[in-house]
Amino acid sequence: MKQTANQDKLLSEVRQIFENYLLENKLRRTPERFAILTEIYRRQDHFDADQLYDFMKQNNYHISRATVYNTLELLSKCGLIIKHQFGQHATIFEKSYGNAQHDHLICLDCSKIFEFCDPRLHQIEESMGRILKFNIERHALTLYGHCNGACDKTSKDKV
Amino acid sequence: MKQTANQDKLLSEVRQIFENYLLENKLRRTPERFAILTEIYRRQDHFDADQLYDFMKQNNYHISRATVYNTLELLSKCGLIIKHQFGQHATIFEKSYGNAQHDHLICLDCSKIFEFCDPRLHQIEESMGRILKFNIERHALTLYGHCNGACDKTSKDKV
DNA sequence: TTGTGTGCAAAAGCTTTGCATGTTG
DNA sequence: CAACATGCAAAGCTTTTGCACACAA
Repeated sequence: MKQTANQDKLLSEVRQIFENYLLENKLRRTPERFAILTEIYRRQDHFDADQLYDFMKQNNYHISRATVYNTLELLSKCGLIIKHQFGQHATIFEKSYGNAQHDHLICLDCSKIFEFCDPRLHQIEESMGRILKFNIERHALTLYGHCNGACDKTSKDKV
Repeated sequence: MKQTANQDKLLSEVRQIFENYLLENKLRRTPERFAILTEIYRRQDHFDADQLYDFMKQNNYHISRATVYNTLELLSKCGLIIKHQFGQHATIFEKSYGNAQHDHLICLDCSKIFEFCDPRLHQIEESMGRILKFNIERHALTLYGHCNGACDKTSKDKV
């Protein structure tokens, strides 16, 4: 099946990236770290640390919360996942390799998360960097709004 | 002194707005609520709940954490302060009456907060609302970057 | 007088840390 | 075999909650 072949290719690519990162930083390549990476890229879209911990447990891995948090930090540092702080709740993560950079729209009625991309953001970054004399490294834009009942048809995930 | 006169005018305006809000919602006009509003508008720029709690205590008010959180929630609902979630730390607030709407730039070196405004954001909100069929209510944009040592000269506040 | 708001302290929720054990390099 | 990662549980921090008392309406 074509889908599965793409999936396998993606998995081997991200594992390779993580392995290189660990080697370059003289960190250990433990089975726990690769298991977490693999499951994130196999399944989840937006998720928090606790959802991931539960998920690993349900799938018969024996991995502690400390390791989950530690590994999420490493994956974030090497760019394979992105951290988000939506609202006041737990930190939300999403896999980033193979995804176009995008921002988020959150429904105030049902908390579902949508993604969008707008090139004007790069222009804003550039202008503000120039004016305020900053090297802008990244941005976080979240729009909040009401879906008028349309969420159920198109949502990808929940916060 | 001109500055003081403006300050007094601002204070009486925001107290009036809060009072109207409380009356309209059949909430009580307690001394604690007005004390918190007054001190926020008299002093703080960006602050978190705990900083405000400490500040009130130092100034010989006897106000509990529960009341601080409760009042911040009310002030946020009636638009006199704005809540922010920068990074993974505590919720940050700022007074909003009399301030133009703006977004934030945070220095990754020294955590200082700068403000800016760009009209292209309204355009983005409008486009995305139309495309995704949402009524966009608000946005949160934060830029992260490096100041190249310029922060000390111009910063307003720290996270 | 009635019921909401307050203070206090305890609890809850997310994340980090300390320590003993296990495993990678 | 030495250093680092893990698991577990406890601690930390921010925020919320429960309860008795105070006070605004």
